[in-house]
Amino acid sequence: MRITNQREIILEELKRLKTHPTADELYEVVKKRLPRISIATVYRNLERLSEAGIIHKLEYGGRQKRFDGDVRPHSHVFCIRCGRISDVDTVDGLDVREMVLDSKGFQIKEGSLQFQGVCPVCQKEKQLNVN
Amino acid sequence: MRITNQREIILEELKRLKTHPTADELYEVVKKRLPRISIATVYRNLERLSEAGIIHKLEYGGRQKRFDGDVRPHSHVFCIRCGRISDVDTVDGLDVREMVLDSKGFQIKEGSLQFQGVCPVCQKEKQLNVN
DNA sequence: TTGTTATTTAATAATAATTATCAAAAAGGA
DNA sequence: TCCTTTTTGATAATTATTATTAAATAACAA
Repeated sequence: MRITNQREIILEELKRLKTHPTADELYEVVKKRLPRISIATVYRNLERLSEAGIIHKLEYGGRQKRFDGDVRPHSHVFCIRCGRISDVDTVDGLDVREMVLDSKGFQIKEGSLQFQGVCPVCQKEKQLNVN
Repeated sequence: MRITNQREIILEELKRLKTHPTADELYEVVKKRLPRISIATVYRNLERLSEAGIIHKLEYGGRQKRFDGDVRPHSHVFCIRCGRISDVDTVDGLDVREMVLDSKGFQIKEGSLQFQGVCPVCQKEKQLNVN
């Protein structure tokens, strides 16, 4: 895979953000450095980079996919209201693959803990609506 | 929520299937019993039923959402090739929420183990492609 | 039962996110 | 330099899902 300017900056900005952005959120950020970049380039490169294992594509709740520049094994929560994703700190030295008794014939590559909940922003919104 | 014939049969068939079907897969099955049902009815009811907590909407890999008639806490694997989902048997008495050290302000509702891998069907296809 | 009202349905249009297409531009060599 | 391959930007196409709406159905009071 060739290291183009677009590719490099997409990766750089994704790694810098800790927000697990969607493709269009990342597009908005990258556009500040490359004003002429196309959204298709962002999609295309996020796909290539995740195929190569350089980044992770996250496909939890919400309609849009999100991306993570941190490929070390770790857990996520996603907000059932807005789809926002955050890292979650869990107990150390956890290899969830050891907890499998029967994988039903699947060849397991990766495993993680996954949580669903309500993010701080949506918690506040809920309170406001009640008043 | 009213118990209409369509709603009842959608739920019945989903509970019967252990394949975590997509909306259109379930539509094909339900159509055998209700030949005049609309795909929109299937989508609408799957949404209503999952809002009510009667079924679960699964949003792992792949572009399509999948549905599960079994709402008891359990783990899933999904196939990174085809998106197929299967239940995974894991060690008993596991409450993954106890493993959280810092939820980053999220109010956690549910947690589960999630695995990614290659399903038996895709494993075979891979072997064939090599020959 | 009949009439009234609210809910649900089927059909289909609309939307939103993503993917495909393709000519032009850029990147690597030979 | 020239040639070949890859990538890009612009935009069309696709796909899954959601919204709309008139008609059908259900619930229930009179």
